[in-house]
Amino acid sequence: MTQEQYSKYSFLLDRTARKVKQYAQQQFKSGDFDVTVDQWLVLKNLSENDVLSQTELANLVFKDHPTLTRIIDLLCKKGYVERVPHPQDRRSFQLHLTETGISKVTSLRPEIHHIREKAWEKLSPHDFEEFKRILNTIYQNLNGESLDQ
Amino acid sequence: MTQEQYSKYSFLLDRTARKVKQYAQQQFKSGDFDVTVDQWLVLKNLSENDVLSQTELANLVFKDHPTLTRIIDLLCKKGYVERVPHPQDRRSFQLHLTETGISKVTSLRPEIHHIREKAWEKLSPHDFEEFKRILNTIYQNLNGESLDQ
DNA sequence: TTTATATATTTGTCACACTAACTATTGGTA
DNA sequence: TACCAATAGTTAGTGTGACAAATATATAAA
Repeated sequence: MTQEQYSKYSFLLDRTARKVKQYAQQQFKSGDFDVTVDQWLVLKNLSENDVLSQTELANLVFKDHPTLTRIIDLLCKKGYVERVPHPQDRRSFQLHLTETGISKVTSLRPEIHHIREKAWEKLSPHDFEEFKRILNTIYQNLNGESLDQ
Repeated sequence: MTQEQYSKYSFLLDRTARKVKQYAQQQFKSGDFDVTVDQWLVLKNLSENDVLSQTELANLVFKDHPTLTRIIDLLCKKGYVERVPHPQDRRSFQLHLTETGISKVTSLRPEIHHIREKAWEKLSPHDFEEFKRILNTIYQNLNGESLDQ
């Protein structure tokens, strides 16, 4: 394999990741989901963890703090999330879903699973496992010291 | 395989694509390359095609037209690319690298191949082929009618 | 020739990624 | 007590991505 070919993966990876996000976003839009793909990821993680600080949530979804601040801002504006001051630590917030947020997650979850499946037509469960293995290996190769997940 | 597991790929794909871009961008920065990862992709494609219109280039790099307009703006400001009015069609430009742009590509190309290889530690040539196959299949599954590449 | 349609590019808006710098607060230590 | 490093979160600046709409020009149809 030549050097030249080795560089191709980054192009295909970026192109496919963008397509996956774009496809999902279009489906979200045509279904009037009222959230973006990234906002959904945050809502989903909040629904699976009763209370989280922004730092804990940032580590779960692998987004940086400024990005998460803005996503939380938007989700608060939409009424799906609330920032509650931490009782002991005045620097931090406890994030939790509102009632509206909980029912939003409940109603969207099955629809989103359906959207996500579309990408796997013509691919096998074995492909799925190999794909996850390779993605995780690449991630760890580039992630310096911390070999999380 | 449950529905839940099937949704995981989109998270891993997005996370890994961001890591790949972030890692490359850090290396670009510490090497004072003076371009971003996306700007490099554009320069590279221009270097492999003598003259291109913005539309032709956009199709090559799979970026939409507004995004490409802005990247070209930046590359022109940096002196790597020139927009030359098309002799017959006054709507379009012929893009080409300047002398500075050509030498920039020549000097960066080997360094960037080196950076790109890092992701493939602990992975085999077979993994590489499987990875490309799966990425392309996903892309085509979500790409509606046009099954390019 | 006039009209309609298609093409090439730009502009504007919103969302996200990354960096750096900043505020406020906490907790340890001298 | 006073200091100082670490932590939680925000703000600002730049680049990119998606989408819609606008502008200018070209080309085909009536």
